[in-house]
Amino acid sequence: MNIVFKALNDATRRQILEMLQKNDLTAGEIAENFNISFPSISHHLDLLKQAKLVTTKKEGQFIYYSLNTTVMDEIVKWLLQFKPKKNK
Amino acid sequence: MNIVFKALNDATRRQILEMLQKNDLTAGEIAENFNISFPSISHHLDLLKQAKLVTTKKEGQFIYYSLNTTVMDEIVKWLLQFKPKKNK
DNA sequence: TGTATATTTAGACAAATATCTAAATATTTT
DNA sequence: AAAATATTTAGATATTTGTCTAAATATACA
Repeated sequence: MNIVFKALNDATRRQILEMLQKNDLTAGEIAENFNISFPSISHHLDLLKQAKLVTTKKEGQFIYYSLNTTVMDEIVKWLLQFKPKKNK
Repeated sequence: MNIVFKALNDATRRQILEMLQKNDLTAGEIAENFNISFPSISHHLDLLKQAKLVTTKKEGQFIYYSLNTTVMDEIVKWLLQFKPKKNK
């Protein structure tokens, strides 16, 4: 859980997740959208991967990144524990 | 939103939030539960306050900290946007 | 008014993080 | 096989973060 919050604690990484909502994208396509070097984006992608927020699939020389939304369930669950219970 | 993710990105701070679920607590009562100095806990509390995850109320020489769960709604909403929509 | 208690603020420091450039690896194309 | 393309890994550096001790502030009590 630690690693998920860590991965989410960066605007660039959150933006990457938002980008992946529509389509899977290659590392290069993702990097093009930022004024940050490719290696830096690669590092961000690595953190997202460590948190299992994204998965990868190699196709030829490209690596496609996809969103994995199942991890978010855990965080949502943790957050909702704080909300007062509704009756019924 | 940035600041909320930042506040949540620390095990000590998340534990403080969990402690506040049951009762409001003073800074001192919170600090007693950790092997960390009072000033450090005070700093964590400040970050939680900046994120509006907690509110404070002064009573005499004590400062009571309370959970504010409304902030979590925003984060939950952000996280749920990624989940594929269910067909009703 | 002076002392004890509760908490924060200030300043210092080590560890973690985001970024960069250069080099390495893997795949495709010519 | 060599060159081009896509991406990662390595190593360096500046910034941010969590922690500490010491000092400051605020309230209560004697």
